[in-house]
Amino acid sequence: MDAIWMEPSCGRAAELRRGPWTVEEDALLAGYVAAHGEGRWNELALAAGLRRTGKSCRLRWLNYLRPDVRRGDFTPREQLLILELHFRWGNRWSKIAQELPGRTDNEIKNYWRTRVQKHAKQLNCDVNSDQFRDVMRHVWMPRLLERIQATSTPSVEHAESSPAVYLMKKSAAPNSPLAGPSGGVGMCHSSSSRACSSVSLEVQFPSNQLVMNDAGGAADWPGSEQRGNGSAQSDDMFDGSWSELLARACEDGADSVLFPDFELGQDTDTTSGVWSTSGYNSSTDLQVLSASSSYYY
DNA sequence: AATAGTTGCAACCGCTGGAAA
DNA sequence: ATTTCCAGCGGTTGCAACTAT
Repeated sequence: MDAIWMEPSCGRAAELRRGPWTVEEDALLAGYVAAHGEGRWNELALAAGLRRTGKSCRLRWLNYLRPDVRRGDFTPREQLLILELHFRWGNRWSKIAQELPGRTDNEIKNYWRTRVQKHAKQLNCDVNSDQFRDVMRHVWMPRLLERIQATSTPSVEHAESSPAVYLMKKSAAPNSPLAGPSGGVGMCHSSSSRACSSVSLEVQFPSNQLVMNDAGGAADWPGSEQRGNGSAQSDDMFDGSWSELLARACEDGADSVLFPDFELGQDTDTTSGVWSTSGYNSSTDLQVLSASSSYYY
């Protein structure tokens, strides 16, 4: 049942509008916010003559009309950042969105549900399961790093401003999947003081070794024949070929060829995530690192 | 060409916490 | 101290667009 909206000028009761916003409504809202600013959404809705709840106006402004809202596909950097931050913070969408300028919590939430959860389902995994986290850590995230590397200019300025590097610098958290064995930004292997100016990315697996060079080329990767050139690829990491690859791997058993069986911590707390150091000691760290991925920038 | 099924996204809903009355 | 209001958050739903049959 629709709520009742009182016409401010004459007190006449009118029905509140719901559903998709019209161009006229958008213009009204955008114009009013431009003139008077955000906030006091209920009052704003009335004053602007919008037959919408303040809540609806706020949502429309924040998720769609705000000038700095970025639209379009998530870049590999953004995808990597989402994965990493979700490991750390769980479904704290607004908190995650704060780290992706121009992206809204709604958009990130939708991305997670429509892409990430979908593929967890294809693998018959719970999205928060250790198994699925392994898939992300050992397959998707290295792949994203490869894509980022393949498309980035190896300049200090660029590297410094990339979400992945930003993330590493900001967090340097010991529970970060991007953190090195020392717990800090330990992936920078450079002989010069200009760390990260020359970038190479190495991802190792117990039974498969993949070395990605500066050009982002993969020497050995299951299913690598499916990949075309970078420019022809979708920015979506979870494209069909990956779905197929992962589905096959799942059919074979996630601990068979592609996904090693790790002695990961049993901590299922999404805030600490699979990379929580709470259950690790230094020797375990070494075990995990030797058995899994290592990232070198 | 028509229909059914699927997907992705925009919008809504209910809840919570903080501020104001 | 209590109540009310509101902003913000995460979960869920509705529907248009797309795809498969």
